[in-house]
Amino acid sequence: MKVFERITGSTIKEEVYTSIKDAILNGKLRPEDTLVEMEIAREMNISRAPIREALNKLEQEQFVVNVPRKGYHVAPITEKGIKEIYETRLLMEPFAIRMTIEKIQLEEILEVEKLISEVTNNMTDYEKYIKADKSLHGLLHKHLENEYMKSIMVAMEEHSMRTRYSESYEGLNKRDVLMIIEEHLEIINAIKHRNADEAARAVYNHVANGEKRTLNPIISHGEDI
Amino acid sequence: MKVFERITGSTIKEEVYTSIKDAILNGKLRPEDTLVEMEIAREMNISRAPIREALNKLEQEQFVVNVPRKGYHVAPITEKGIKEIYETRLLMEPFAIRMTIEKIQLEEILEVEKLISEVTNNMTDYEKYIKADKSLHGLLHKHLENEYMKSIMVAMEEHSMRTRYSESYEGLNKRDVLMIIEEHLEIINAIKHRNADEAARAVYNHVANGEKRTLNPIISHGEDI
DNA sequence: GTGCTGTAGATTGTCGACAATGTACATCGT
DNA sequence: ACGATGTACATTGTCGACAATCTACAGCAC
Repeated sequence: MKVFERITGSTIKEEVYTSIKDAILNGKLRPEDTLVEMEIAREMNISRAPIREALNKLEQEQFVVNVPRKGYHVAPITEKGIKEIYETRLLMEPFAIRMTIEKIQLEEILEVEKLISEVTNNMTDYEKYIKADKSLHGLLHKHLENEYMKSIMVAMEEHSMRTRYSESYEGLNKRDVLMIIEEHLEIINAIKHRNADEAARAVYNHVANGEKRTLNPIISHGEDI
Repeated sequence: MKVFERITGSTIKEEVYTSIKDAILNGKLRPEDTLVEMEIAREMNISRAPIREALNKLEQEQFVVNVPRKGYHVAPITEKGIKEIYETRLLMEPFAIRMTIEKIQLEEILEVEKLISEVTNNMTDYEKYIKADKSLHGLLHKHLENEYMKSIMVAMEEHSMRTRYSESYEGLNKRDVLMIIEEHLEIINAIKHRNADEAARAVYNHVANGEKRTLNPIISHGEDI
């Protein structure tokens, strides 16, 4: 029997990739922040090679922008970009829930309901809200057998999350939270009753409202953030 | 025979990227072929660095597969992979034509019609067929303002094209070509009449039949190619 | 003051070399 | 014959250094 197993797959480039991506997603790195290879290299005590590979991957995923021979910077958040992601989500997510509604297990539904009720009890706990939100949206694609579509959906979730985080609290008031909880419950109920039409409608409605909630605080100011 | 040719780009890594991708798309590189960094480096007279970056990008786009510390190989073509792409296309392409049908210019339509008629006149010219096919499918998304969705659609086209090329002629007989031309004309006519419902239906039908045409010669053999 | 030019500094692009790791096969013991 | 073990060899992963390029700004002409 094997006793010593390598902690495998863990190349430095993956560490760097995850590290930078997390920083971008949770807002430690703001849009338009510049990323200098040597600075990151010094900070992590490694050479530039794995950093370049990580940045390349992040560029592909559109989390950073690279101007050849000039440098990398965190991708800006624009109204156009947000609208494009949401339009695509509006197309895919209702489709995804239709495809998988019969596969969702009752215990998964109950778990999400529990998380949502925790948010209801304490609406100022942003972390709990994020957790419930992630849990619900995970449900929408976790049973999707189409890996290609799933990876697109996950990427879009991440982009939407970044946008949400980047305005953070201010953009999300108590009325919004109440509204979101209501929308989540609509989706959950439709799933529970295995009503595909209603679930698709509720998901569409939730994503559409999410777009409004995201755009409102932005377009009141102006273009980029 | 030389496989990789240098194609001018602003950076070497882009040349390499385009070069390898072309080789994969047009079938010079077959599924499961292994890609050794040094071999490519020698053939192109450059170092491994830009090659690694190009391979990274191709990995992200799922044209090559990387097993850490083992190596790169051209992504296999599987029935599952084909079905995933086509399912996603079935969702997106009808949507895309609905969004853009009013923006397509008459001269663009006529250009495509001309290319199609050339295929009708000489159905053994595979290059002409590819040209007409690309031209028509380009029409389906070229006016899409949603760049995010467009890039997904282009990527899917490329994957479908690779599949088509990889079986090449054999899979495509005269009856198929006649059928494809018929489907193309249905789409073109619907666009000409600015009939969105009919265009969406015709596009859906064409993609669905494309999937069948692609899968038939494959599943008759077995799994991978 | 304004605009051009050139030079220094900073940053990415590319390179060759070494380290870490995986593979294939010969060798050995049974 | 068969499996375990060791040992070259091939290939990727990482590194530090140099080249190419861009930016900012000082110096100059007008």
